[in-house]
Amino acid sequence: MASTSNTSSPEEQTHDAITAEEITGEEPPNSPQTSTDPSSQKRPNAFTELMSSSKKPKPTAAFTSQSPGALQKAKDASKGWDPRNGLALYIEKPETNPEGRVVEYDDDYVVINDKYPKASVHLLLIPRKPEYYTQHPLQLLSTATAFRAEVCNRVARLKVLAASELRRQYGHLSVSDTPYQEALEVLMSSTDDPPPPKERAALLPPGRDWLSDIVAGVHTHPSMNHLHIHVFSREMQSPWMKHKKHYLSFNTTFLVRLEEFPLDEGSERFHPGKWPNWDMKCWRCGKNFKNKFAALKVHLEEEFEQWKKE
Amino acid sequence: MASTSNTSSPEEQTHDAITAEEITGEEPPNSPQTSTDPSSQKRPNAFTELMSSSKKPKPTAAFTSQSPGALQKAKDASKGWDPRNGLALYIEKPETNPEGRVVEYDDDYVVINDKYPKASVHLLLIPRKPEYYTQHPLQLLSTATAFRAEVCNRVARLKVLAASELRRQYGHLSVSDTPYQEALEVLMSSTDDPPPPKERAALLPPGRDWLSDIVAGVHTHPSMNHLHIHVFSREMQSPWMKHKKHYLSFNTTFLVRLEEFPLDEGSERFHPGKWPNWDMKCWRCGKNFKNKFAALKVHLEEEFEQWKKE
DNA sequence: TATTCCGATAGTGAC
DNA sequence: GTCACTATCGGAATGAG
Repeated sequence: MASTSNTSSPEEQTHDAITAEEITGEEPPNSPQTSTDPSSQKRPNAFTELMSSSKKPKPTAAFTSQSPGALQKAKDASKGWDPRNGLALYIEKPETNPEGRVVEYDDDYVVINDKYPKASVHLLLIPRKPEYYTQHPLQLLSTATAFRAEVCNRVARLKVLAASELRRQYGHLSVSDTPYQEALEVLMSSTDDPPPPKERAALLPPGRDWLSDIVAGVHTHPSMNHLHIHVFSREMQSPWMKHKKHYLSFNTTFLVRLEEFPLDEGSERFHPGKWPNWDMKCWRCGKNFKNKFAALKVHLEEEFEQWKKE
Repeated sequence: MASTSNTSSPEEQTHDAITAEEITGEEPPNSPQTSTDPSSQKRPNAFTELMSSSKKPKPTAAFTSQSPGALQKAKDASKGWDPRNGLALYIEKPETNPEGRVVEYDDDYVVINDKYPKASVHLLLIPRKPEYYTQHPLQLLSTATAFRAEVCNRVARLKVLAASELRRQYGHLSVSDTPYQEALEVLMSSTDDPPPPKERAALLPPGRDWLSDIVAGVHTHPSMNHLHIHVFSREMQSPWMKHKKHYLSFNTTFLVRLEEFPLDEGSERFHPGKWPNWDMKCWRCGKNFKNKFAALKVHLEEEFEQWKKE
């Protein structure tokens, strides 16, 4: 079955949203015992199921660039390797599914799982055309109407995908999702040929609104050179959520949400000033942790335990 | 022989200047392989030899204070234990030779090896009378003429003692000390009854001027509550020399040398301002290390190697 | 400016 | 605002019975 295979042939434009360590052996910096249910790791995830449906973007002919090795050598020779260009790999050769992180791609966009996710779900939508990915995200999203519309369309679908992944990870612990979970159990076990994921929604009660905890937006001053849109869950539970700036960059106005565009031409949002010095406040209860990141981390785990059970 | 014994009976007012770990098992925070010659650890040191001579201060009758336990409990009850009062122990019961650190004492003063020495030799001269030890060192040394004179007399002798200890530790590596070292070798091996330390100086060539690298002074804002005068060697080689403020406090005008007293009444020396932000400069070559303590430490070891060979 | 522990802050280098 | 490493800087508690 396609949903459990892990092919990376050029003919396939979608990939299982597998974790990095399954391919590369890379591991999170800290043991993530408290962040995820180990039993959920073995099930097919939401990316797998939704992306194998019929609504996915269509692939094109094989991408005809130089070999990655040649490109890499050229960059190294000219100015040395620059970690801020790390996203180029996915733009140039998505069909090779680098590091097993590609969720889907077509001629114009690639979607990946963030290499250092700051939440349980953390996707990046990356335009593949230089006319887009070389631009500053606030500028481009405020002025290029067609680009913005296309991004909004794709993000709308990715948010549903991300919400579905949240349900896969935590649905069994959620009180408000119980109607959905129980109906799903019945639906999947009542026949030898259960309906595909896309047809299930119409057959099931709504359950919890996971979509309300998915956010999409861009950083005012991205560190990575290629324009990218973050789609992530709000709970901020990840072993890669390690620094104050990590938290602030996703939980302050330093993040411009997609629905805030277009910005006014002279908007102050373009110049957040000393944002790394801003206080850290809990995304859920609003408690101010000032600059105490370690205390915030402890608190976020407590909020996470409550949030899952909602 | 007294010079190699380690008695702490009330009748004795001097003690071998043994290292702390010989008594308490305490060890330096980092392995001190590079700071001292292991072979020198087994020989009697300069404190032992000089303090067993006839010029030492005379002891008095047993010190009649409350028991240390009673004093300790009183402090604990009133305001809790305070590490800034750590020197009280030596003032109150020097005859018990606490932690093996007492070099000498009498009714009025006690001399100890600093518990956390910042150099190869680091003594503290501590007055035992509350009328002195409760005062601010800059104020008292600038105004109490008799006290200052007494301190200067004692420090003059302690500097000779410290210089002798430097010679014991590093003399065998010193080019300019060769005449002394060779003559000493001859003197000590030519007879079965070598002269006592105090008589040797007249029989030997001067050799290296170790005294020129011994400094005495007080901190402008001491952390320890009981007034104390530092007598130390300049090379700053010690596993307890670990922080910028350690270095600055012994190598800037934050240290007021004994010969600088009395200070003028309105002297700026009383208010060094933001001294912990001052640059660190090598005591020997003057090189400015700004705030790079780790780099300074490496450099100090290099200077140390050269300095020993002078 | 006592130490020690922990953590926040800052600079660098990286393919 | 990429990470990872080192080191600097900053506050709080501190022993012993």
